[in-house]
Amino acid sequence: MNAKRHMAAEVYSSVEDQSLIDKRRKQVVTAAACLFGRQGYHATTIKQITEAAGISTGLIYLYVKNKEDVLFLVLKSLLDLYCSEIPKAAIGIENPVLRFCAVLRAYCRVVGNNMDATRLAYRETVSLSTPRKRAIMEMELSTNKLITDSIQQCIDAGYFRPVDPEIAAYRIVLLAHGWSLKSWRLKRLTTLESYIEEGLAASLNSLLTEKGYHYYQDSESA
Amino acid sequence: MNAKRHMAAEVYSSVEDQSLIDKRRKQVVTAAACLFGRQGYHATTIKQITEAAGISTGLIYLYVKNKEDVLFLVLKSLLDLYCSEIPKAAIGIENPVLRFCAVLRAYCRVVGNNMDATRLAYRETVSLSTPRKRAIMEMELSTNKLITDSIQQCIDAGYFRPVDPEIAAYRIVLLAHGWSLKSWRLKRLTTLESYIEEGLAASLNSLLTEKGYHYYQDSESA
Amino acid sequence: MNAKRHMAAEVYSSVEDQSLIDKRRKQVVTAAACLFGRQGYHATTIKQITEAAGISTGLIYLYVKNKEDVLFLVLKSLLDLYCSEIPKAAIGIENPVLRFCAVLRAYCRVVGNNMDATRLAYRETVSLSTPRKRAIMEMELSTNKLITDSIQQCIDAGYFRPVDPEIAAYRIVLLAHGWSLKSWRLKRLTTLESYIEEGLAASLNSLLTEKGYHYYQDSESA
Amino acid sequence: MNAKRHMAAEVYSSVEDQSLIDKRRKQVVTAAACLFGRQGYHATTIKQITEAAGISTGLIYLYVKNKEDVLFLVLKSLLDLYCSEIPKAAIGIENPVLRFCAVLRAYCRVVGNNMDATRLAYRETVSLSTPRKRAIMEMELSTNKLITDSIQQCIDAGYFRPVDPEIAAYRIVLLAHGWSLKSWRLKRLTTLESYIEEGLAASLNSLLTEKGYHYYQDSESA
DNA sequence: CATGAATGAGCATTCATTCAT
DNA sequence: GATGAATGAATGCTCATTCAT
Repeated sequence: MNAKRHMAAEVYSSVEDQSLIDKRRKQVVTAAACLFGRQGYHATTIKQITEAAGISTGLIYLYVKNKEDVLFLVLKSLLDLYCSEIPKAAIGIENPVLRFCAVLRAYCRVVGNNMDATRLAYRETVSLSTPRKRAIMEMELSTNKLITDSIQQCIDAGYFRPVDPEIAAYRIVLLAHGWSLKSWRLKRLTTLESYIEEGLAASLNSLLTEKGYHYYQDSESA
Repeated sequence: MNAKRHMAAEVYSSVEDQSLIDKRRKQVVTAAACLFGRQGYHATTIKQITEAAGISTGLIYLYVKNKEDVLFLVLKSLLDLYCSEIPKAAIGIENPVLRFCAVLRAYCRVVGNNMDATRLAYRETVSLSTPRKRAIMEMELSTNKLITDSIQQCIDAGYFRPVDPEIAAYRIVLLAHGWSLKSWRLKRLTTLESYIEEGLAASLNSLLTEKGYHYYQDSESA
Repeated sequence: MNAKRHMAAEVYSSVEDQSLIDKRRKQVVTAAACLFGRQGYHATTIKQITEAAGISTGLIYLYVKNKEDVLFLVLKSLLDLYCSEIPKAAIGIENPVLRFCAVLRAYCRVVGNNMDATRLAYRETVSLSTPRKRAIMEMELSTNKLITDSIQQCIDAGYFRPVDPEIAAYRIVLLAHGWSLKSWRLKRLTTLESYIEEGLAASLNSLLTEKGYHYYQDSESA
Repeated sequence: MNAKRHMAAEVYSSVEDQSLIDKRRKQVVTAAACLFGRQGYHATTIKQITEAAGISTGLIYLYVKNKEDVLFLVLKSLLDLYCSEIPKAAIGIENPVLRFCAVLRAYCRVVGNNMDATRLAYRETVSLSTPRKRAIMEMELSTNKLITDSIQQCIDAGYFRPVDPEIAAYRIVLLAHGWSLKSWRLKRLTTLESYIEEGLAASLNSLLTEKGYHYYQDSESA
């Protein structure tokens, strides 16, 4: 990651006090995420955002350069959530297969708890400028890496077949995102938890080696 | 499907001659699909569409009520493609498991050949009015039914485990759409065809019964 | 004058019909010249201009790219006036000294009849973009050339002392513009015509050679 | 000059300490003169001024009522300069013609050393409110009076022809301002000093009487 | 049917000014 | 006296839609 790209991920504010910046941006992001989710980015006006955030029209521009900046912050906040939630879920789990299960479940639950934002990411990334789009993609890759790494460890230990770990990770990502993208229908057919478990089962089914299968059976029953 | 919903799928035109309507709308949809795909719906202006379609600004309003109608027609044209391509691919295949394979491959290939439109469907459905959104959802359901039915037949024949066929169908839909949604990364890791085959293998893996497995092995080698 | 600079003098319009462009722009320039003159460029809004021009807010943007374009057109229209009026005044006058007198008088009268626009040129050229500023300066230079050439001819004929003709021309330009720049005071002290004649006398006084002096005396009394 | 007009020249401050007022205003005027000169009055923001002056945004409003006040102070500071510089240049010169020369040169040099501010005066006086505009005009008149008086003395002594001294003074003012208004071109053709001397020669040429001419010749050679 | 000039509501953004601290 | 975050009115510009020709 070079300096230029790194800069694309920064959002400038003319205000000095960092805690104030954090507070205001949180207000703005919360309000905007809700509005963008319901109406889309373009159909949402700055005025609606500031009203919902409880600040005046002009103030938002002390904390954000653009309307686009607001979108970026909203998308970034979701990706930040993955980065904090998934490691937390994996803490203390030594068994690599069980850790994979924990990671998969954690990822799906972040999606399940932030369905609006997840859909938003699919819809509106196109509305970002190229550097910002790249920054989001890079953050997505590092989020995916949390899954990829877990898969790699299972492969290294001989529990998973030697598949391409990144493609396998994408299958899981799509499983998770699928819940939010198609929730209008899926939530009538099943629940998130059973959707996760079925997806997990299918994943393991196609990933586990003979050795891994027995190892998993044993650890499950433990 | 009640009358009201059905009407939502109609696009009014003040022009009488149906063949002229078809011709003009084709011009418009082709131009708009390309522009929407590249720039997004909101960033594309009616003027750009009419220019690209080779007609005058005002003329489009003889064939379409508003800009939203154009979006609707574009999305509809993609769904129509599934409805024509998938049955074509299944023609003459009696073996239900092989038909399932054909359907899955056909679905994925439609996506692969229309990645812009597929992404567009994810992005811009939110920009439709509620009735139009519902109409699109219903069309999506009938598209999915092509897969669901194929799965059901495999289940009925004892080749697939008795899973919920619609959820299973969604997993395939997501597999297919995943290719277009994440193509920016996936196409660097693999090709569409091997992506399909791996996905197909994983699907069969978690769907086939013992009986189905042998049946499939035999028919494959045939 | 290279191609780039020349382009800076063009104002783009999306409308094809040139006579319509001319008509609309005339409306706009007339209205804007008046408003800019009274309130200044920045204090005048596009809405005020379009209202005064009797057109709708949006229409102006079919004939002009920017608010800056409007200013440019206003300034250009004044310079065009010099280019049409001054040659007209010199037509048929063979005697170079008398032609100089005619040119000087014509220049001053254009200023006198367009005092608002003249003041505007001094005030608001700064508000133009650099290329546009350059274009205006170049047009000003070719306007000045009408005077410079006339002076040069008098010098060549031995009637004027061999001064730098461009500096001499600037003295006349400043004399003329002075009337509009300081009219708030000058018009209380004298009239335009006697201001011109006094200025002309002073100019001749410092320009004429002995030979030129007699030549002028003779031609005057003729 | 009535009381009302006189008040227009006052700038209110809520601060008591006069020396502090002077200090702060000097900071502000220096910063603003530079910014106004480069970018124009409207394109310059209060924030830029306060930043350049090294004070906080709000503080300026303790020393000035509004942005217009700042412009007024800047323009006033230039006129104050004339009032201090010109008398200084005339000190000790008894010969009225030579004093006229000194005054003219001093006036031109003030312009030459403050070209930005001079241009600013032409550009932005329109941005002042009517009473302020009047106040500036009045100050300009008293500045001009320094020249007018000098001319009058020459006339009284029989050295200058009995012209209207104010109109003659304006010709000199325009000569001087012309240098700054057209410096973009003039400085390529000549230098300030030779521009002054030529202008002075032309002025004397049209002002001196026979008697004055000899008087001037003698005093020059002295 | 077709054209494209005309309309005007709507939006992002700026910035002079205020005021709580 | 000094700070700088907060306010909100104001403005240039866009673009979906209309309608006279």
